[in-house]
Formats: sequence, C-alpha cells, structure tokens
Amino acid sequence: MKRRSTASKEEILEVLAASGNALSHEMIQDRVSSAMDRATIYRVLNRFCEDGKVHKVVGDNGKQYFAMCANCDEKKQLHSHNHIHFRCLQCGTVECLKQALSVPLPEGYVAKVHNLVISGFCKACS
Amino acid sequence: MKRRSTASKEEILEVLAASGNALSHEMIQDRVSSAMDRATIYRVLNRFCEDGKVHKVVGDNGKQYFAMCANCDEKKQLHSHNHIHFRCLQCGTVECLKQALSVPLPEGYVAKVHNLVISGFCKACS
DNA sequence: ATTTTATTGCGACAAAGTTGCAATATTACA
DNA sequence: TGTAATATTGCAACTTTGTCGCAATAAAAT
Ligand SMILES: [Mn+2]
Ligand SMILES: [Mn+2]
Ligand SMILES: [Zn+2]
Ligand SMILES: [Zn+2]
Repeated sequence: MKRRSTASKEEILEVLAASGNALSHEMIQDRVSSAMDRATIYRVLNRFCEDGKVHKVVGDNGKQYFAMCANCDEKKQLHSHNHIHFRCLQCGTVECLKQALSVPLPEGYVAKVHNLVISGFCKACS
Repeated sequence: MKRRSTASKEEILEVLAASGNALSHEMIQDRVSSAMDRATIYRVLNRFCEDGKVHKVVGDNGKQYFAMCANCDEKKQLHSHNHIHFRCLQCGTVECLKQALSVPLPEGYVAKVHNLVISGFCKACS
C-alpha cells in the first residue's frame, strides 16, 4: 500500500494547512479549486488519518471534521489527540484548542480515542 | 404546548431509567415492549431534552445517545452537562461518567454545549 | 515503453435523523 | 358525560452524511 502523490492529495493538504482549523468535507470541497468527488475527498482524508498527518473530530452535529496534526509524534501508532475542540454555532468554524486534557478514567477503563467538543460562540462571533 | 402523558413517553423513560446509561435510538427501540416508530422515539426524546429530563450526547460514531439527567438543576434553562462520556468499542455501551469537567476557554469564547466523549474499552470488556 | 497497482469518479447504497400530513388519543370544558 | 381543541403518533418521503464496488485513469517501477 504505497502512497502516490496526486493533485487531489496535495490540494486538500494545502487547504487544511491554510485554514488552520478543522474542516468538514463540505468546507474542503468549497475551498478546492478543481472539482473533486465527495468519495475521493473522504478517501484522501482517511488515508491522511491513517498516516498520522491528520486527525478527525466528530462534532456535536454528527459531522466529521479533519485537521492537520500539529504537535503529534510522527509515530503513527500513538498520536493522542486529547485536546479540546471548539465549534462555533454562528460561523461554523471548528478549532483545535491548545488545551490538552488528561482525564483520569475509573479503574479498568482503557481510553482509545478522545473526542472532545465544546460548542458555542467563538471569539469573532461572541 | 402542554405535554400529554402517553404510553410511549413513559415506556421510553422507564427504559432509560432502568438502563442507567446513554442509549441510542436503536437501543431504545430494541428494549421497548410495544413497537414504536423511529420518528416517534426521536420526537419523544427531543421533547425530554427540551424539558430538561434527558440530555443528548453525540458519539464519535456520529450517533446520538440519550441519558437521564441525574444531578441537573430542574431549571431547564441552564443544565450544564459538562461531564465525560465513555463509549465502549466492544459492547457499545455509553456511560455518563461522574467526572464533571470545567474547561477554561480562551478569552472571548462562550460555551453553550459540552460534548465530551472518550471511547475505548469499558471495565467489563477490557 | 510496458506493467503494476494506487487512486479517482461515478453510481448505488446504508444509516441516521427530520418533516409533512392524516389518523389517533389526551386533555379541557360545556 | 359528550364534544371540541390540540398534542401525539405512524407512515412515508426526504435530506444528509459517509461508505463501497467497479471500471477508468494515472503514478511509479521495471
Ligand atoms: Mn484537533
Ligand atoms: Mn451524560
Ligand atoms: Zn464563530
Ligand atoms: Zn464494554
């Protein structure tokens, strides 16, 4: 499963990097120059996630958002995204907050994925 | 918009109370004795949320889960559910953990809804 | 240049949730 | 108790989100 470099891949990555936020499939489709199929976008994004370049958050609206990994260990196995995300109910932006959050779970519980989202009004909209 | 007491309402509430966990629409439908329409279940649950009897969590699988409000102020306006939820990747249960979590947001941000989910393996499954 | 196979586009599909509308059941009230 | 007002339900239709199979395309290796 070697990865190949394609126009779609690079453009999506540029869009994510330029934005700095977590973007939904739709947001990405809007910001991409060339028309790109929905399935393709999802496949590219999921591949990025596998490769540890990108991480995914599911909003309290049920939608998936994808953001570039910032401080992640390059080791794809254990990049823990235990930081908070903020989704603005007004403008729709989803930001990765700096806040890393370590939650002590009860005995016997094993954490695999953190999906922490607070929604409200962002700095610009409040 | 006065509420009326119906069989569906009470049965759903019983199921939620008996479970103690956060249940998806499907889980509720399975545990209810009488056949009940999907739309009806959602409508009942959403009404419960409006009334402050129940709160909703969206899992990292994009699905909605509903749980009885435990320590909520009866004042429907401001019941803050800033506690963590744990979803087991094995058995599928979603629990409300006791952990109340107050996150200091950056200046200018206003929090409205907390949707905090950690998924992994629960006590029984790990 | 040719082969190999990762990637794409398209269509079909499934699942989750919502909504409109007519039928039904609950509550209020005469 | 009987009737009117309206909240609730069931059903079907629909939207949205995301996935998958398959044939066509394009990147990399030879
Ligand atoms: Mn993030
Ligand atoms: Mn809860
Ligand atoms: Zn905003
Ligand atoms: Zn479990």
